[in-house]
Amino acid sequence: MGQRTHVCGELSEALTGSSVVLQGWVKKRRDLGQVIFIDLRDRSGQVQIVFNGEENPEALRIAEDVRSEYVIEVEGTVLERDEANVNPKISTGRIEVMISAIRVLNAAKGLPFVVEDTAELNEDVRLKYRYLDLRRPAMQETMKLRSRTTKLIRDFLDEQSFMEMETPMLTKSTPEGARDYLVPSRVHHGEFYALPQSPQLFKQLLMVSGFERYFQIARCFRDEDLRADRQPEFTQVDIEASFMPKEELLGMTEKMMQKLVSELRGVEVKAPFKRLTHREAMNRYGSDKPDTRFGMELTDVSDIVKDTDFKVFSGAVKSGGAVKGICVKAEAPNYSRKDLDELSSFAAIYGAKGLAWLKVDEAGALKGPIAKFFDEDKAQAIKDAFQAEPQDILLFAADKLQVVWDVLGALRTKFAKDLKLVEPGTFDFLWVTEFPLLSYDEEEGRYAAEHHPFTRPVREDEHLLTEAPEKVRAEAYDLVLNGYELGGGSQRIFERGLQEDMFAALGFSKEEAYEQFGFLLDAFEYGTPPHGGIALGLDRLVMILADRTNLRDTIAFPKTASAGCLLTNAPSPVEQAKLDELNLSVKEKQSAESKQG
RNA sequence: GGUCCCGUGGUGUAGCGGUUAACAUGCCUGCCUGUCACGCAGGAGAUCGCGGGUUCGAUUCCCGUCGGGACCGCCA
Repeated sequence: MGQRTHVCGELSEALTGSSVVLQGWVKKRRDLGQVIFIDLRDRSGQVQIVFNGEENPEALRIAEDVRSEYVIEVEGTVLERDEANVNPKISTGRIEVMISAIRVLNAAKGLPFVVEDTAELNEDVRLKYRYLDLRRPAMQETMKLRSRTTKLIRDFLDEQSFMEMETPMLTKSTPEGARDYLVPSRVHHGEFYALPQSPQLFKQLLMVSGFERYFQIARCFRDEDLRADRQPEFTQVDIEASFMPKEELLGMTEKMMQKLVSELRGVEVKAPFKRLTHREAMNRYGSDKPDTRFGMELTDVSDIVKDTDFKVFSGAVKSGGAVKGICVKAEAPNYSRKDLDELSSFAAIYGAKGLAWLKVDEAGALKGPIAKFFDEDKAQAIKDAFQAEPQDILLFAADKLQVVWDVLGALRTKFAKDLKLVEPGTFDFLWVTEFPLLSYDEEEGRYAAEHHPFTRPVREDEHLLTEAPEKVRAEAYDLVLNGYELGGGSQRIFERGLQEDMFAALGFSKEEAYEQFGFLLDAFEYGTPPHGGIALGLDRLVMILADRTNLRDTIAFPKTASAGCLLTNAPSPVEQAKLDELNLSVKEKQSAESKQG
């Protein structure tokens, strides 16, 4: 003993009669007195091992004291089970191992929960004992899936002549984008590194350096508030290529996605993927990451309702907004007046002042509190616009365009979830293109980059950069999968002049631009190839491939919604001496009152 | 920064202005030679997250706080 000869999952009838040594965890012990069964588990799977008091009383005696999750080593003989004793539920169910010797390698005290998928656990318990949570089969499977995903990606990109390269984690804080995680410098008094929000600048510089095709499975950090699909540190498949036109890059990305979905889920997805312009995505789905696995597209009825007596509708159109709606097919009998009225509070989350609704009754007539505002012609026009049929529900948002999009976009996904409109196991990829290059930031009083400041404008829009910045379309593309933003990329600016124009449009003075990004501007003057790239969210990709809805389930050691780690209790205060060494002092927490003052 | 939900034996839940705080599972002890969600019998295990208030009395109602979750803002 001391060296295992096999792993549990590989045992089969083919090994009948063989002597084996196994090491693993006690999943479950069933003690029948003179015979004890143990389900022994290792990473490969599980197998039933048997202790028999007649054949080997000494081993049985030790097995009596074994408990769940003990790590043991056993030696025994593989036996085929009698037909009556076969367990079809496990892959090794046709055999068992009759044990001649057992050694306890490490005992286990009572666990906070059973290591099984059936255990329903609260998130805080799982995260505190993450090392045990990760023992559970579903988590083991997800981590294996993640490992296979990165392996496939590495192999694919390697075949495409991409080089895997690393970029710094201690880097420079930049003004655009998310909040940085800062790292104080001990050597440079009062100065800080920032952890990278992405390797953006470095990968572009690698293009200047002539590596032509780079990739990295890169950790990125953003100090912003979290969501179910957002963690403060996450992993991107970061790709950049020179001399590769946009179409070639998109096509290659599609191939990679096809391969992943095919190999990991056995599903063949069609390429080329659908494409929507940003404008079209917003108009049809109210989202720049639309889930197109179901219909319920937005319908614009502004023209029909603009001169009706219903002031909410006519007023919205007059003040430059819009009235749009969605049609929920055949659900009228299942939603009471109260149910529909309550959707207003859902709409309010997205800034709507209310949510209007109509039902189409059996006879095809519009019913509901606002039906009286529409004469026969208008009612017919509304029904025609939605192609509404009896028993359909029509829901309307009337507001500024952005609010209308947000409300109806959110309602679409809510109904899809509530009514289970989406068939599980489908992979709906699409590209969203022609994003605006810039958007006006009301708070900051300036334009901000929609993607990032290095994104190329569409050539025929370049001249608008100074006169009408909001009209400039970007040479950018987002990859959307099942309503999640999987990633995004762009063709980059590689000329100093254009990059300077871009910084100017963002409100940087020449000096500020040079202070922040001088190294990039300089680099562009030493022979820079045209280049572009894409970054894909690995955690989200794995999440969708694993049929999960929570990013934490795809990360071995994730953070809570408040960016803490319940396992290590990070973040935590540090000793004064460490602060002193870094020349840092911590301010007292402001009380609510002194904040107001 | 904001809104909402949750916090009760190890775990997951139920519950209620006055209870012996319930159920399942896990755990412990005993019995059992074919179990595989083993079975049977017995047992231990809960300051009802923390602080304050209302009340004769609070696990229950209110406020605050801490922790977890979802979402809005935010996230180029």
